[in-house]
Amino acid sequence: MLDLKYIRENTDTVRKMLTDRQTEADLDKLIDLDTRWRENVTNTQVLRARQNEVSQEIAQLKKEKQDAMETIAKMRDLSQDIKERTAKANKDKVDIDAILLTIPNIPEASTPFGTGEADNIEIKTWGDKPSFDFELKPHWEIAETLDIVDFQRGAKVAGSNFVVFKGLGARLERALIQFMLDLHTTQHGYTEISPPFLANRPAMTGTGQIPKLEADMYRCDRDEENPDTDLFLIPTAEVPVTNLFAGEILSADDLPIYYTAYTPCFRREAGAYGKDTRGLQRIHQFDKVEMVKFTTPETSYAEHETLLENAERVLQVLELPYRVVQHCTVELSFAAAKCYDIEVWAPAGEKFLEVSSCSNFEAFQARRANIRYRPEAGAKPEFIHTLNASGTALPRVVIALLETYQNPDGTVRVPAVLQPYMGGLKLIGFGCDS
RNA sequence: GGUGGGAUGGCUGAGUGGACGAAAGCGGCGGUCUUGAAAACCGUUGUGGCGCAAGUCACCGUGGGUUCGAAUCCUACUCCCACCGCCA
Repeated sequence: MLDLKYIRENTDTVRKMLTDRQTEADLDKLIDLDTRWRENVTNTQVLRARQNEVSQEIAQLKKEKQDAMETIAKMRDLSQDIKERTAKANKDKVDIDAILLTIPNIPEASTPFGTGEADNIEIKTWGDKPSFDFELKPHWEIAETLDIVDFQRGAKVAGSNFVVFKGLGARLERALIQFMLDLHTTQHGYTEISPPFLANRPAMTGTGQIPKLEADMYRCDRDEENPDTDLFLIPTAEVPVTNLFAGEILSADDLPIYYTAYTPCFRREAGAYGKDTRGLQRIHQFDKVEMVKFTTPETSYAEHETLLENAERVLQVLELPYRVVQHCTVELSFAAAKCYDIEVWAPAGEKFLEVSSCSNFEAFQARRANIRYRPEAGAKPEFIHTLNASGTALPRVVIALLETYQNPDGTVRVPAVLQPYMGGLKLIGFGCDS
């Protein structure tokens, strides 16, 4: 979230941001509440000071064995008054915080203004789109023919848009996970994390999924009395990994911290029904390797660029052409200040598919999750900056692999870098399931 | 699932309703001493809110309550530890 003080002093900037993002938030109410709250706090404080003072006097009287009944009686009204004012202030503060949680991050200066996907800016392209001298099959057809993905039975056990990877399909998933984790840990300096696949409400709020995207998540273990103990299936490893340091004060020597994690991701895709539902493009459960960085404010934008490089490297090594686009204002996700998408080329569908979102959240998540660091010993704690990028989401990489490396006979070549992870296998053919 | 114990500053750990934002120790920082370091000694050292500031207020797991006054009493909850049962 944004700093309340910042909003107070830069209300116009915040208002413009909301317009640019085409988002609604109750900014006027926030300002009103804030004004009232501060006035109330200031007044109550004076009364409290008086109360503390007299309490000392009472203690003194008692110590001297004098009668304090009269003084105590006088304090009763004051005490009640303070209680009522405090209750009102607390209520306003709760309302203020609730609104604060709905205000998105301010886009970083380089973010282009835009009103739709078309206004995203293509930053670069890598690799040449391959050409073929035979008719390409879409990935779902290849997968079904090779019997490596079962689209029907996934729906039977869980529901539509759940899939089952089978035989070499399952092996391919495992190989990709292993390959990506190895790449990031041995080449890019990340520490591997295997986090919980469920996260509670405060964690979901910390990274910004709640309140805005609550309906997009699977919730289990609901407890009306204790909402903080509600558990959600994670929509991304970003949630448990970023929240690892929630409420902590790190030392400057600890930073930057680079973590990478494989997790399945669960998304209800509420409101996305009927959109790209064929095949592996939009499924409710998918595998992903994520990278998360914790940095100082000074270095976060340099770290953002290397983070992007680390994610790009996955596709480069797999020799899959891609492009990088920068989000425009309206496409930028709630918590992000700046975001690049990496989109892999899917030749059969002749389109680019998003396989990684590479975001700098600046202090937005850190402020929500209260993650701070001490710039130097004895200095005041400051919020750190958090960043993350998929490195990468698997199903769409599988789409690109199947479509790019398909042969006319329906078999699929295994990219060189994955062969060691596939037991030396060079070709996904028919009738071999290991 | 059952029983018992616990939650206090960066860490360990005291704390009888008014002396407690909190003992003591460790650690950190600054200094004295030293060619340098160690040791020793001295000093200093939590977080946040409101306020231009002086200052002031809050915070002892979280939320309620009792009281003129709560780290301390009551209550609900959360988490942690130990043992028993069950289980991958």
